[in-house]
Amino acid sequence: MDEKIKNEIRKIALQNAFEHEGVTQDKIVLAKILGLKPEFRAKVKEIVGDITEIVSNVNQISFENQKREIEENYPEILIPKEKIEEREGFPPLKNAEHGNVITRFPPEPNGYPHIGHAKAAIINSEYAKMYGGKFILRMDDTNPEAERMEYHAAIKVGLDWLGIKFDIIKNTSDDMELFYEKGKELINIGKAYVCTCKREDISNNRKERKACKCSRADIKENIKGWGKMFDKFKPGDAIIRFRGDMSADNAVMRDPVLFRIIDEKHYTLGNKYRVWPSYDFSVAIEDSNDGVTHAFRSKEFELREELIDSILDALNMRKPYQDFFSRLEFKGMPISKRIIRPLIEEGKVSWYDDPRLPTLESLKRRGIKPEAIKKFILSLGLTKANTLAPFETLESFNRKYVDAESIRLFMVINPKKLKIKNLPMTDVEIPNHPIKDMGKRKINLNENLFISQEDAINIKDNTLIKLLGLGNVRISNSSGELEGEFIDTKNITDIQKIQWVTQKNAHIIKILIPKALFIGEQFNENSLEELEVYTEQHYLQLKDGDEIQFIRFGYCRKDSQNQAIFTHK
RNA sequence: GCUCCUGUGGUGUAGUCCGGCUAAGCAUACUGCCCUCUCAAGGCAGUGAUCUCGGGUUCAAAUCCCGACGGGAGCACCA
Repeated sequence: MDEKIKNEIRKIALQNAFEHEGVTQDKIVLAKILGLKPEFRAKVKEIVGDITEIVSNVNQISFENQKREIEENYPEILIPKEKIEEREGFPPLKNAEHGNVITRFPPEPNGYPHIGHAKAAIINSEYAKMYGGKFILRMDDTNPEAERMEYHAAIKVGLDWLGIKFDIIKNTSDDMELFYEKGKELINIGKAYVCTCKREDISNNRKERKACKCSRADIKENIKGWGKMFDKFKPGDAIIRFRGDMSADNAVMRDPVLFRIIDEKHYTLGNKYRVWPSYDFSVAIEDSNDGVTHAFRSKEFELREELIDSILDALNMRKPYQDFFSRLEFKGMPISKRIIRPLIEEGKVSWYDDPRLPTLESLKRRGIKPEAIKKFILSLGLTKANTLAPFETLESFNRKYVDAESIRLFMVINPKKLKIKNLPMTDVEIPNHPIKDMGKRKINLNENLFISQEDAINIKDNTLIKLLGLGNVRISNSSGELEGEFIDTKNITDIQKIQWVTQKNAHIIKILIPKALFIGEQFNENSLEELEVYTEQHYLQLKDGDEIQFIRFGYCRKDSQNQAIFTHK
């Protein structure tokens, strides 16, 4: 037995030494042994001595001899270790059975969807997919003052663009009768009561952890009060409260609101109801009733977990597993309506699809692909650590998608005239993509071209330059108006490669370059750079929304016949 | 103020629940080389983290315990 252990130790010591330039350490060998053979954990003290001895012995042997010994005695450890496969997607779920997972995405139709919605939707949808389960879209529309059809529609369009599919689509407000039923039940069992205190008093009592007189009313009175919610009471007169725990450390447990009266027309139900459930109550009931097994929400809801569990416990209803993730925001890109609305009102930002914003509509307009968003969000993981995500990473994912399908076009900034003598051709065909077969475009030209100032500046008399797609040109005059002579079309490396457009058919467009909207707390007055450039006629034949790579400039999305938006480098 | 969450390279994360089989993995950024009629994409290689700090438990701690400090959130008749 001793010999067996010693042999094992020697093998691991040699392997480790071999992997680390002939030197190993006893604590690492010990750790490996114990990891490999957990049965030795009980007798650590016995093998420590052996390890020290063997390790020092192995360290004294030359690297060549170590290698020879391995080859003779333990050839198996020379086989390179297989790389541990990177886990695809999110970590596995607790208490999840394949085929029995139901997740949901519950947006409120009170604004345009943004990258934060995308994160919530993608996380929940991915888990349903991973476990062959179902995914629910539930419009969380229980505040008639805030919801609008416009937003409802925008959310659907956004999700559709992202390519997210749902098995069930519903509205929280579909279940109003169920909420009433469960609300009544809570009153009947004494777990809810009608409170007619003033808002301010309720808030103060919460702070002081004091129960109010309403909470002492008996069940009969509460049943009567519940009835009055539907007719006698006016908005603000009374609310239904959950009997939580006024002394709880978690402030949301201090008898939170279950129902309130809102006499406002609901965007789909009109004036049918006026007693509306609060968020906590409706999600609790809905998630349980919809069969949701796993509910992922962003971190600001973390304290609600206890409340939701406790409402469901009171009603003897099944509880979903809840988990949380950090909010997704980009540096300098506000996500909240509270900040964006005034910018729109002041005209500092054009609309919710302004390319500087993180709304889905903006991201799309800017040329970000849904696949890239999905990959990016997957790469962020399920962390709860608060982060400002790097837009740069999103761009990098996006570049890979966009590169494959972007037509390459020539474009000139600050045009300088260049006249070419002895140009042998009047037409030239240029491939639309360097690798992929995306066809060619024909450019009709004469001796008069434009090149960029930036390129022109490096040109001296007698320089040989390559006009991309055209051929080599020797510059004969570099002062004043540039002149050159066509030489040939030979391939020469180590030569300045320059793009060009024709003078007669140059098409002028504006490129919008979005930058960070805010620098720190400060609005960035230069957040939208506008660049006037000359590009090819062919631009006019592209569809709005097509992605283009302006050679040596970057990727842009065609916004209209005379405007493109810079996607990224 | 009270309560909760959180802290791993320049950046974003994996690993933390169940301490050892990872002298910390991946992506992104950066650097170099290869490819190339683009400063893109692709291929290869490389730099870069004593895992916020201080104690403790243990043969062994990024991982468990205690404390400090930094960041965020909640304390609505919004969701």
